[in-house]
Amino acid sequence: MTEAIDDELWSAVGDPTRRRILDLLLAGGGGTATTLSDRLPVTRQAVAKHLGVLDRVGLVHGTPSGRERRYDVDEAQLARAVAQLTSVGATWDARLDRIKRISEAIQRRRQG
Amino acid sequence: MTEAIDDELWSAVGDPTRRRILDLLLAGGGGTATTLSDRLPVTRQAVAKHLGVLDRVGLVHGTPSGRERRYDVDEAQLARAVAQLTSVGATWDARLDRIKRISEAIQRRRQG
DNA sequence: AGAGATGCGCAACCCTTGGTTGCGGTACGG
DNA sequence: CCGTACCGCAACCAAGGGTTGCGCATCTCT
Repeated sequence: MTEAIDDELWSAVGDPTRRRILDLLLAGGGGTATTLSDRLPVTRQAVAKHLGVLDRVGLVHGTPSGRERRYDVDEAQLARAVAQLTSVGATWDARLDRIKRISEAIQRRRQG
Repeated sequence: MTEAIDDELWSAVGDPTRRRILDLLLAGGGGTATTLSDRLPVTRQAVAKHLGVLDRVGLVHGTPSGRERRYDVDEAQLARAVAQLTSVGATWDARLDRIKRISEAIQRRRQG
């Protein structure tokens, strides 16, 4: 029960800029490095690099079209990443809950 | 609705090693840099640095005791971080769901 | 009490990675 | 056909995770 996470996926989604890129792609139904960089505080090249790593882990898919290169989100893969995210959260939730119960029990034993 | 995350908290739990450290602290009811590094594939100094940033964002609390420095998890703060984590997951879940529904609608319209 | 062991903090140093600028190449549009 | 727009590549910088090497303080054992 040691997390068992696809570390590449997590670290891909771990970067704030990449999260915003995914967000923009979802909201806009795809985009190019240039159009995305218009709406982000970083340069086109930075966005291009991010799109590269997102493509490599399969979260987006880029298709050349003329002089452009359009990127779209792979919803299934993103769904997997989100699932891992929430699963990690749930794991910690459970553990926190157990710890809380234990410490409460100790308190009670101490006081009475 | 632009995430509205405490970025320090997120990036603190974003690191895999720090997640493992928090995990170990929770499981063992606290620990020192040395005891933690025994159970991790990194050096004591690396662990010490991580404990430093975790302390800075309030996820753990270190108290000197003799020549040791014992660290314990701040459960409330960790709970907040976990909540943000799951909230981000939920946000994306919802968005993915909306996208999915929309694309299905388009499919249906296209086919008949 | 003194000597060795143990735990810590600080500093210097790699290497990876997010970010930038600066090109040159290629497709589009008048 | 020439300018414009989009892209990819390369060099470079800064931050951060990781390491080694120290020196200092505290504990422990005789």
